[in-house]
Order: sequence, then structure tokens, then C-alpha cells
Amino acid sequence: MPRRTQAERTRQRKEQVIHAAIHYFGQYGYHGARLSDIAQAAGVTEPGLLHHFPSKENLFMEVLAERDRIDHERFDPGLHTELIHPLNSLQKLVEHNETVPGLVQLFTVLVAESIDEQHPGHDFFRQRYQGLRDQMIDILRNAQVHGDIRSDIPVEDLVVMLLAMMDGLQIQWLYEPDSINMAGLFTQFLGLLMGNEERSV
Amino acid sequence: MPRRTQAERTRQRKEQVIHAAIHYFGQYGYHGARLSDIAQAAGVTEPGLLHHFPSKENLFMEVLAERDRIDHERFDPGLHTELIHPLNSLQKLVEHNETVPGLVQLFTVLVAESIDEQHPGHDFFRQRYQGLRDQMIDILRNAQVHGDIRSDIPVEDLVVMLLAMMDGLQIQWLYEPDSINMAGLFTQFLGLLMGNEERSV
DNA sequence: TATTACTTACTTAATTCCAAATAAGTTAGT
DNA sequence: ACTAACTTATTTGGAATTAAGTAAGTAATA
Repeated sequence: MPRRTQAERTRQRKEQVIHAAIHYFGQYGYHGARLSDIAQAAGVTEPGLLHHFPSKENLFMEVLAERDRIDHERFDPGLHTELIHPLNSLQKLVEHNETVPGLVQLFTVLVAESIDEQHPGHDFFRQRYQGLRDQMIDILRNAQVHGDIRSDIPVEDLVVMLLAMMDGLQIQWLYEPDSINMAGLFTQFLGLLMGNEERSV
Repeated sequence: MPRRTQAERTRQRKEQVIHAAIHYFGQYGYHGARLSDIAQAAGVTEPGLLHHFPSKENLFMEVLAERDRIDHERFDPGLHTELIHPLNSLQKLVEHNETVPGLVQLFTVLVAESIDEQHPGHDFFRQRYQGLRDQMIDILRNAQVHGDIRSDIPVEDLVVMLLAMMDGLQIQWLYEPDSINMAGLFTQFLGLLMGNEERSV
């Protein structure tokens, strides 16, 4: 009887490869990353990697799909609590992101690279933004009714601004993680959206 | 007497190359762009291009330097007016950016790709952010004293948020130029910073 | 001002080095 | 037996430089 079943080995190997791929795609982008590096970091040869993922593009798409799946798990069950306090759950997300710079870099780099319509990630990211905006619109509309956020700005605009602030802060934070307090700044921004209107001079 | 002097030809050719390079670096990033494409678009052979710019990296740095020079011309003389109404000049900048999507894409793509410390553009972009923040801090502090912007948020934080919002809006705008009203959204954000505190509901 | 010597802006051809993918075989698991 | 998970060659096709030459522009001088 074998110590490790084949399915088990495959699962582990694919996981190793995807883990390595996240690193190299995040570091160098899709074009800059080399399969040989990913394979080596995953402990296989290049053709060994290609046995599990038939092409570089295929691996790339699987990485995106995998990340998307995991992120959904993080966010979907929270739908209940989000309806109760939506901005707080966004705050939690940003705080979480501060603990996983590699993943943040992966998305930041690939989102930008994928602006090119021919890029294999283009549709993924466009739909991702569309989906996030739609999802957040419902949640924020609810919050607006409850008076949790200011209602002088349409929710359709608020969600774009929220995503923009998150993305933009990530960039500066990735450049200078020590001097940019990403979560703290995001909190301040949320304060603006909640309608903090104290003005001195 | 020659119709075109050598210096003139060189100047024109380099300009053509840089123009093409902006397109391809912006479209595919540094790693994804090919010298052969840039050369062809500029009307020279690949070695012809390399006569003017000794290497791909050299061309890349020259593109950044050239863009930086031009952007400074756009912004430096405005220092006077900025001190009078700093947020208005930022507004104007965003409106201008809506007319040059190619340049916006160049910076968006390269800023992200250059997060990698080994990337030839890394230092450039880090210093660029540092410089922009420092520059804007002075301007905003002045505006704060004059009561043009809310003073319950430190200027050091405000500038990070301003740059973040600009960067973040650009990303979504590049994906969907028709449905994301970049300048309009930025205006709303500026409204928040000026302390618009009307709350209904 | 015409000739000469020299430099500059290129070209085509060749080189070198990768990087993705394929072929063919070997071992382990079912 | 058969399939799946690999390995070590090989292939294929770039992509950036370099080599070597040519033609046009420039400067110096007879």
C-alpha cells in the first residue's frame, strides 16, 4: 500500500506550483515571470509543471481562479455581517491585506498589466471590478438607508471611490510598507464617507 | 547644403522612438514590450534603434526621464496658481489626463510592474511618489491654513489619499473609459476633502 | 570652394541566450 | 496491464545584442 495516493500527490504538487506561481507572477507580472523559476520553486522540472498545467497561460488562469475562489470564501459568508456594518467589513479586509503583501502585489501588478485587452487576465479583472461594484452597491444602499453613510453621494459613485482608494493605497503601501499606514489611511477615508463634518478653521 | 542636419534627424528619430516606446511599454509593460515592435513603429530597424539607445533598459529610462520632464513643465509653472487654489489645479490635472489615456496607461502599468525592487523603474517611481507627496504637503498645508480644506486630517495623510484616489480611479477608468467618469468622481472626492457636510436622512 | 578625412545614422547578417513547449522514456500507483 | 507523474533530451521560436558594412552629413584644409 502506497504511503501517498496519486490524487494526494497531484493535489499537493499543484498547490506547490500555484504557490510559487503567485510569487513569480506577483513579482514580475505574467510576461516577466518564467516557468522555469516557478517549476524550480515548486520542486519540479519545467515539463513536470506542464504535465499539470498544459501551458503558461493555463497556469496563469488557474492562479486567478484559485485566488478568486479563496477570496470569495473570505467574503461571501460575511454577507450577513456586512449588511449590518458594511464599512467595518471593508476595514477588516484592508487590515487583513496588510498581512499578505504577496497577494496584494499579485493583484496590483496583474490588474495593471491586464489593462491590455489581449492580456489573458483582462476579462477576469474587468468582470471582477464589475462584480465587486455590483455587490457593494447593494450593501451600501442598505447602509445609506440606515444612515450609516452619507447619502449626498450616489452609491454607484461611492463604490468606485472605495475600490479606487483601496487600490491606490496598496500601490503606495507596496512601495513603502513601513511609512504608509494603509489600514489607518483607509479608516480616515471611511470616516469621510460616514460624514464626519468637524471643521476647525 | 543638406536639407536636414544630422542633429535634426537624430532629434526627430529619437522622438519617434520614444513615442513608439510609450505605446508599447504602456501596452505590454517593460517585460512584455519588444524592441522590434518599437523599432518598426518608429520606422527603423532594431539595431537602428539601438544606435540611439544602447539597450532596452536605457530606452526605458529615457522614456521615464522624458515623461518626467514634460510633466514637470506642466506642473511647475502652475506653482503660483496652485498656492492660490491647489485642489483646483489637481482637478485640472485629472481632466487633462482624461485626454491622454496612453500616458495614463503607461504610468499605471509601469508603476505596478516597478514595485519589484529589481525593476529598472523602481527607484524612479519611488522617488516620484516621495517627491509628489512632499510637494503637495507644502501646498496643502497652505490651503489648510486658508481654510480651503478640512483640517481634521493631517496633510501628510491627505496627500497619500489624494494620490491613491487618482491612481485608483485611473485603473477603473482604463478598464471602462465610457462608464467611469474619472474627473467627475475625483471632483466628488475633493468635495469631501473640502468639508462638504450636508447630510440628509 | 572642392577635396579629403572623419563621424554619424543607419542597414543586413550573424550571434547568443532564453523560454515555452514537445518527444520519448522511466518509475510509481491503481 | 494500465495510467499518471514525472524525468532527460530536443525542438522551436523568439528577443536582445553585436559585427560589419554603407551612405549621408560635417569639418578641415588645399
